[in-house]
Amino acid sequence: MTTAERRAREKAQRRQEILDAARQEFFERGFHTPTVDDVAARAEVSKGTIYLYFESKEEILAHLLLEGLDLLLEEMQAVCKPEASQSAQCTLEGLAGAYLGFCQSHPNYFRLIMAFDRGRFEESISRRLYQKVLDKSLQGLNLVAQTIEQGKISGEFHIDDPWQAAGSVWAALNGVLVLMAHPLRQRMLRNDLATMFQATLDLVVKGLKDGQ
Amino acid sequence: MTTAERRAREKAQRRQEILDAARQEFFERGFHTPTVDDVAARAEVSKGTIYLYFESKEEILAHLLLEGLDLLLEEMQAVCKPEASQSAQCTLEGLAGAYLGFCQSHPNYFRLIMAFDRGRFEESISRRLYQKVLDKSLQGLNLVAQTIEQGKISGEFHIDDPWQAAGSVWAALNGVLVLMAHPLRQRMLRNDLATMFQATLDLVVKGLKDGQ
DNA sequence: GAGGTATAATGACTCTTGGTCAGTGAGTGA
DNA sequence: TCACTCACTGACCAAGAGTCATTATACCTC
Repeated sequence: MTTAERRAREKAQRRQEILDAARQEFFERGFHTPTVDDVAARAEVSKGTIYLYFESKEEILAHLLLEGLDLLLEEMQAVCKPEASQSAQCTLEGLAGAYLGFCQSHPNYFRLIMAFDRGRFEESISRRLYQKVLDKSLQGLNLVAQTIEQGKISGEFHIDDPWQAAGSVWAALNGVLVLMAHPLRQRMLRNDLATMFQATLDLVVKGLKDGQ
Repeated sequence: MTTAERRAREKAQRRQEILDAARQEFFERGFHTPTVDDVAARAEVSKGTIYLYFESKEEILAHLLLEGLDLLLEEMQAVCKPEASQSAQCTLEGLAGAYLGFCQSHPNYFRLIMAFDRGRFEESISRRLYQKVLDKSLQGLNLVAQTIEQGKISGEFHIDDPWQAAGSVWAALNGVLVLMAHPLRQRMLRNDLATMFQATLDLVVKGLKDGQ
């Protein structure tokens, strides 16, 4: 039994080493440039070994994406932790701030998250893994929905469906992050990301508070 | 001179034929599946000919994207045409409606537009073409900004910077289109695209109208 | 209409890269 | 010592983007 345990441990370790190597390659050189051989070389294994641990190149990226979502979720949950006291608006702004902070301090994870919606993933990773990513991304949305629901209960927000409102808010924040990802658009709009993000947040919060 | 003119005309025609064939291939079989040989076969030319008219496969997709943006812009401009009379809110809702309508009736163009912000277009097409796409997409934003500015002047909207507000509104609408592009998310949010789109539009319009 | 030239088109070829699989050898247990 | 397992290897394969020497066509001039 001891041998089997050690074997399992070593296998998990090797897998993690490959993931670490892939993260370095993809984050340093972009998601498209590195080849599987590059990742293998960095991990100091052969290409064949990579395919013992992952189904495909895209699966590796999907696992890195999961890492990123975990990080983001953690930071968002931290905002929601001090469960008592603060207003829903305050929590919501905290959640948004956590998202912005995450995107700014982990631009590579952010780009990966954004890339998920573009469809190549859907075709080339397993249903199971795809679902896992989607679930995780919905957990973030869930935090927003709960916060908005609290705001509705406390009378801060005047909305019907908290999930619908959460979708709108999250979509708006996501949208502004994507919009401002292009430096040229930033110049065109004559505002930087943080300013636009805050303006959008203010706009939707005003909308939530407005008693129609 | 006549000969040269005809040559130029024929060249433009051939180019258009290739673009037509590419549109059919990509729209029928997805953006990733068809090969350049497939496009060539459909256009009834050899692969080499394709590369006489386009720099790369990605350039072809970018030109299709431009087509889509032209279509969208046309529909948005039509909304803005009856320049007199209607309120800014009405025009804004018309613009949003045009966008939603476009995305629903031209899902392939929509996916292409979305892919632009996330894909690897930036890496693989010429600066010139990339700039052209970006310019065109900003023309749409410009219509929104003008409308919001009118609303500010008329006192309908209480905002400082019309471009900033336009960015927020457009980002929110874009965001909701992307969010709802996944059927699984639609189920999770228990709302369809049109409903979520309208809810988001209402939310941001409320935000625009809210006096501080 | 013959010869010469410019232009368009071809498709066999190269090169890159994701993915495979028969074979190797280190470690394990009897 | 021998049989067996299993992680690992890297030569190999297939697919597909992009190239280029060659060929075909149309046109112009004399």
